[in-house]
Amino acid sequence: MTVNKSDREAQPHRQTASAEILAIALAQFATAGFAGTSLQQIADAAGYSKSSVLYHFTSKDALLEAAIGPAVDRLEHVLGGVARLRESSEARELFVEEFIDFLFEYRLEVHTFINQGQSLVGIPVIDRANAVLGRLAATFAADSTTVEEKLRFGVALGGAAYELVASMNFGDQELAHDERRSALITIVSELLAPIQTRPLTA
Amino acid sequence: MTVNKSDREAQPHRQTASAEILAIALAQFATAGFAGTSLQQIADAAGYSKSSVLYHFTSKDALLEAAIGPAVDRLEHVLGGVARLRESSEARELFVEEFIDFLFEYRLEVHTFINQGQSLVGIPVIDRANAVLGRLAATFAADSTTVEEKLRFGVALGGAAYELVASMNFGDQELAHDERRSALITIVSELLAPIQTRPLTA
DNA sequence: ACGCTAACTGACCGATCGGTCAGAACCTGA
DNA sequence: TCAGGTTCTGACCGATCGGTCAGTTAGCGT
Repeated sequence: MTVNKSDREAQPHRQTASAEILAIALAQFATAGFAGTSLQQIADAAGYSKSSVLYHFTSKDALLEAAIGPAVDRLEHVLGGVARLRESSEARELFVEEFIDFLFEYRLEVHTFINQGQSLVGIPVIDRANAVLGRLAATFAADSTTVEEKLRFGVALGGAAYELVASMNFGDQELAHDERRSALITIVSELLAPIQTRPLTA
Repeated sequence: MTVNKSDREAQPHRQTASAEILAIALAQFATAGFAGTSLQQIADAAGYSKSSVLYHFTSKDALLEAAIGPAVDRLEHVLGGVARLRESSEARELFVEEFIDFLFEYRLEVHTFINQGQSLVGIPVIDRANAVLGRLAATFAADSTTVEEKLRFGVALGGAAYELVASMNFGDQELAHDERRSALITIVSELLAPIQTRPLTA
């Protein structure tokens, strides 16, 4: 009997090889670090040979690019809405929600380039991520006169990213998604509140 | 003429070889990651041979132990005062200050075991660090009924740690230490405020 | 049945990894 | 001056790194 193509797609956890390898690689990069993850480890975890991994992705760098590239794209898009921060408190609330949702959707990717962005400079996709983060930080720090206001953004970003990935090993367990989402929105909104309050000045 | 021992100590940036290597290794571990830093890199940066590094420190693991061990010790000590959190608001303020000062003093060490604690399990000093962080988190989450309260601690810890090390690459520059310290104290206190308010129950 | 192409693999490459070891270089007290 | 200890190093080890390549396997249109 011939096996039609839908047979592959029918199996939920047996996607295309590329997607499979990519997902595993991303998880490894986020937890063990890019430098700390070998192609052999990824291949073993995915059930393929190292050669297969390099067949689907030209190089280890290309694998990283494919893994976090979409997240950087999305972040660039989210950044477009940052101007709304100073408009109204409703618009600001909307931006924070959008940002938190972004963090949830790309938690592994964000954790990867947040915590390894400094050591991986030179890899194009990382440089792109650093540039976006820099612009984001600059927007917040733009006309913040006090140190505190500048720090608030950093704490919110680093804190949220850390909480989404690194913390869950201290008995946190996997809490309900919705509950975590709304709690994070509350916390981050509270953190950024003093920045939003002040009207836009030269 | 014979050179007495004080001659060595007299030169400020030419401390003992061990201390020199240790400082450079720590900086590399924090920024490039433990796995991403080779003994050769450390040796080159310190101006010694790889063999010399391994003469002063038995192994790469031992180098990590020596680098972040003291910080873990100090954190264990700081943890002793966590009980004061619920006593009075003055005592709580004192604890937060002590904690922030700890973060400042051991910023590189903390950043290392916060962000790489998961990937380096098995190395004794890392396991120790994870255990302490787990106890710290458990103390905060102990009788917190809401998800939000549990998240607040994680955001504060991860946020402060991130801000102290990773952020300063986006034009943050090196702001005045005192200013950063008091700003962080304000922010972290604000973050943890809702937890402290509730009296000790159960 | 055939040939084409995509998917996949083992063997192999030079470079680098962490680590060992014998010895060179150096300082110091006798 | 010389023995003894500390500090430091180059040569070397097996293992693993990222990456190349020739070749095998399998599915599909004709």
